[in-house]
Amino acid sequence: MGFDRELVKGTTATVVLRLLREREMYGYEMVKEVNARTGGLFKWKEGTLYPCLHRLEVDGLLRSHWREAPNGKKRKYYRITAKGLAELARRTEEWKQFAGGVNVLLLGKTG
Amino acid sequence: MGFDRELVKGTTATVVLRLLREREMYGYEMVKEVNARTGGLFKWKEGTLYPCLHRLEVDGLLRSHWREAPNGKKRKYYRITAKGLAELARRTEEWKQFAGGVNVLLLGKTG
DNA sequence: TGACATGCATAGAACGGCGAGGTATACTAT
DNA sequence: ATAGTATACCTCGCCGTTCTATGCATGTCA
Repeated sequence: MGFDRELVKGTTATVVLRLLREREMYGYEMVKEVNARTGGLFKWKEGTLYPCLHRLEVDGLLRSHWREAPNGKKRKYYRITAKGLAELARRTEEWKQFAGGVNVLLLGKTG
Repeated sequence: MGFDRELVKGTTATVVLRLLREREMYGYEMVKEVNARTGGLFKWKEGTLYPCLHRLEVDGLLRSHWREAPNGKKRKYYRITAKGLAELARRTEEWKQFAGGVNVLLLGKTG
């Protein structure tokens, strides 16, 4: 990740949910997408993402289906569920509060 | 912690260093201080803090000394070292970048 | 006397990221 | 032909961190 591993924990699943709110995507695509959107700041690994996707699907926050790509590759597309959307909202709010708290403590920012 | 356990990881040590940049403190005091500064948002536990303090001391980022309090209790005060200050700067910068990245991904904020 | 706050500490469980490894296909350059 | 790179999926086991639970000792207050 480039960042301290521990810093990353807890945000990965939330980011996945957020990506899938925009459109359905497949795993490999998400890795590239996140790395691109952050200008290489985030460097997601497949060893992190795939288990994460499986957990989210087991929990009913995502649903997946296979589709063949023009290049002949099989892709597993993920779509967010209603439950996933609710969870995303909850986690996003939690992140805001948490980041706000850390900013107060580290940077002295009020709010 | 109140928050998702995983979200907290990686920030505890940094916050400790930041607190000790202001003045020397003892463990129990830090717990109360953090909980107070965040208005109860953060709920540090002793089982989290003490091992953290020990690690930081082993790593040479903190130094400790015992002192007796007016109430008769023995307190272990911690002071940040020069190495600790450097590490604090590094970690603070890392937090800013990381939080910025997450904000871009989750909230679409540019920067 | 019993509860609660102060103040230190540790052991074990739980959990997520990641390095390393594996499978398979397709395209490109030598 | 063949080696390399990109695409695309996956799993295993290590590691570090937090939390729960527990323990000790003291002082205060109802």
